[in-house]
Amino acid sequence: MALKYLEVAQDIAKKINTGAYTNKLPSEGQLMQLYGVSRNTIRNALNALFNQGMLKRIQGSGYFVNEALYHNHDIINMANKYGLRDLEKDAPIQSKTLFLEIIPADAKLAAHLKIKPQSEVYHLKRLRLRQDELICLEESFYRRDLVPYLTTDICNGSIFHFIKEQFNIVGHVTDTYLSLHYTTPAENELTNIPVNQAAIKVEEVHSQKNEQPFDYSISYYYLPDVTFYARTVNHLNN
Amino acid sequence: MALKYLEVAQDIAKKINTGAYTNKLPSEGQLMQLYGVSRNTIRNALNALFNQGMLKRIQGSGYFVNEALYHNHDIINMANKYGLRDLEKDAPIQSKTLFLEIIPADAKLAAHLKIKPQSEVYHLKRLRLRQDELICLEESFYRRDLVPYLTTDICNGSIFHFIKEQFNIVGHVTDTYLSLHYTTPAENELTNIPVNQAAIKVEEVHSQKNEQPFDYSISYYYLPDVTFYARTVNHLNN
DNA sequence: ATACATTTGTGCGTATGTATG
DNA sequence: GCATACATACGCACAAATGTA
Repeated sequence: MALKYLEVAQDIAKKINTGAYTNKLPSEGQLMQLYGVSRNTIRNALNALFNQGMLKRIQGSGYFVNEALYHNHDIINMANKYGLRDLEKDAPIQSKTLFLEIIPADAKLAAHLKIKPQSEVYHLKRLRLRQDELICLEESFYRRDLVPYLTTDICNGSIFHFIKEQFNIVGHVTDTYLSLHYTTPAENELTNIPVNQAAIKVEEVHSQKNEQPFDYSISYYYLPDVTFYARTVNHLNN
Repeated sequence: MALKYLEVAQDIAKKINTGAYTNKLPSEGQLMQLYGVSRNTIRNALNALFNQGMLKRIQGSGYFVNEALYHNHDIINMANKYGLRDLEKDAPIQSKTLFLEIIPADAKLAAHLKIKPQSEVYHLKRLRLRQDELICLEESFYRRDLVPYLTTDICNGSIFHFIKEQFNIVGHVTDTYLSLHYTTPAENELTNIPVNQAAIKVEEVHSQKNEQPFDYSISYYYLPDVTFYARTVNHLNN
């Protein structure tokens, strides 16, 4: 289970993040030699990075690091914000769990998670902080049939890391819904943000490779200048 | 210049949009037979649709239409909102051009469009309306070296359609930046939206296949419940 | 302006692995 | 256990865009 294209992709990603590649990448041919794999495998790896917006590519010229992501530190790349990784460039994001409980899913939640209504889910709320600055308030729901065990301590760390190690649950696709939101009195109690202040609401459904969802979450971003970035490619216009 | 995978992709997209495919698609093998092309070509086509969030796929099972997009009519799919296509499901979007002028690019704009400062650009503002309801105010800038000719009449229609037919400029990649915004007095004069009301600001840079940008735009969405949707896939978590 | 080498894009074939039903 | 369907990986050839001499 050592997928070649993944090893290549992860290695290239590391070299980009550590600054080994800052602009132009080696050509496909050079990468084939470097990793000793076929061109298909190289292109598979590069596609994975390209589709995350990490790379640009120009026919006849080559592959380049997408620098749009590396200018502003309050930019969130929607394609790989796996646990707010991008905001963490300077300082790590800390989580403060407000509560954790087990509840039956209502109809809407059950639809999001593709489970029967009344099925048990973990329900929790966390504050996400960076150096004592509030980044967002997050309310999330985890399917208990997939995540049978959670504690407040675990939620103060990385839930995604925990469920991968313990239950082999790996997030593969994310459906993100972004909209405008005004803070409620309930939020005010948890965050001290004034009631009726504008914020960005981010709803996410995280699913595994087989499209089975394991988590539904709603996050409210209060930072006035937080920016969400997405790079999309459309072949169909031709 | 008749790319097979594109013809296949466009045909499948049409079948999805017209309701010929509502859930499960034919298997890769069946599509190979149907279109008389190789498996690579079929997978190329399906990848293009998959990366736009139009399809889901499950190993061992098949390809499926992503129904998340077809529930809510005020949802904008960030991956293919080429001219607000998605919002148009019920009624077409109309454009009302407020003004059109030629100006020299300032430093920030020049950086976005990868041109020298002081290069000429078209500068225009439009209201985007759906049945007299204001969807957004759009301010946009087009490189005049690529788009030498524009009129108010053209801008009242589809600019993208016009520049494709006239100048062979085809949008391929879009960099989107999404953030919170409060209406200004200047906006109030153009839209009658109260000053200091929250809105969603969408900045976009549209580029051609060779990464050459031709358009930078800023749109302010005032609809209270407009939602932006993105589906992202991350292989690197494995 | 032309020719040429380089680099990515498209398309074909084949084989084997893994998930699903 | 079995058939089906998608996932990965190898190979090859030629087209199209780019950069350079």
